[in-house]
Amino acid sequence: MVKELKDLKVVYMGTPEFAVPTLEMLIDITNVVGVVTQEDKEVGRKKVLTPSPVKVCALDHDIKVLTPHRIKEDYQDIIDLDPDIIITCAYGQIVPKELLDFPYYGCINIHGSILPDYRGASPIQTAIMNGDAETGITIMYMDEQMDTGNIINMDKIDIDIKDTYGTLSDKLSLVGRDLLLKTLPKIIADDNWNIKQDDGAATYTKKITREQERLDFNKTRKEVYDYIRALNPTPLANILLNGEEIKIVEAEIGDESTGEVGVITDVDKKSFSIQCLDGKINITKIKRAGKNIMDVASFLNGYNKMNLIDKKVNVDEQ
RNA sequence: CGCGGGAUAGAGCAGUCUGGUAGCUCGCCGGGCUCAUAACCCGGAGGUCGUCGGUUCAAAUCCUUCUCCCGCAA
Repeated sequence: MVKELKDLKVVYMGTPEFAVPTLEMLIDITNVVGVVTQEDKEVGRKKVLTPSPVKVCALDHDIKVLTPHRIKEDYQDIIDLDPDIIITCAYGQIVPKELLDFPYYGCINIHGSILPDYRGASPIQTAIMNGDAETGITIMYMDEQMDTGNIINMDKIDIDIKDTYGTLSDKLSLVGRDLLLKTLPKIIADDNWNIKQDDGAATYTKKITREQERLDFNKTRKEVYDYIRALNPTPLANILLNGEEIKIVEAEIGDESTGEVGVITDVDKKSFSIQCLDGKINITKIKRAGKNIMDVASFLNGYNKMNLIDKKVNVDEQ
């Protein structure tokens, strides 16, 4: 049952911006018969019903969009599309066995890590948080568990010291697209790696919780720095300063030093420094509640410096 | 009507309670000092105080309409 790619009936399942480049590529070279994404959700204070980026892209290309509330039960419409292959990329729900078994070429997933490392919800953030030098994209067959299926293909990229979750996600998004473009013919030809993962070597990631957004200065400068960029541009790491929660947008690794951890040691024109385990982290861009993102130079123009120097951060009731 | 903060010069803020010619820090322009500077000194430009209406002799300030921005929650 070998087909031309342009005849391949694809159902694509994905939700965020990360999944959009791959969808566009598929629309270009295959026959995308349907897109499955998460329901429109109320966003912001006004509760404006907002469609997912993938849905917007699909509608732009006049492709049928399905948004099952619970795909575990509500999958018949997808089977009715009679896909030859289902491709998922950051969809957001577990795909039921009935769907996994249906397409002739199976169900494949694009995952933002080098499996079996970082299975789960936040592989990109975790790679940065851990200070890794490289990460990548894995394309694999899906099975009933999370990110455990056989590996089809893989590509690696370096993580730049300045990469944030945002920039790295953008890069990986394109890597995933390009890798799938190369790999798709091999899937059709049934000539790919198809190798089993080493489950014993697997590591797992979870969604980042609200509590995890508070910076812990009882770590090295590098660890704090990695943490800040792993949470940028969303949800952003934060500190408690004089009773006010301030989000940390950007920072630089400062000089080696010793002193009480969590204390603001220096304030200059463009940054203020907080003592970490082995030195200082220089905060250069922040966001206050109710305000837009501003660089610290601006922040310092309006903030009383006496309320910064020698103050300890992350302590209640100042 | 989920809770809350905000809108004042290019930026960040104060002033609003207690109405009386709009201020601070920075940036910008010009000049000076210096081997030199993001340092220092002198001078200058730049604001319909988010919008509509009201009260008042007088409104950034008090009352009212609307718009926009943001934090939390979802």
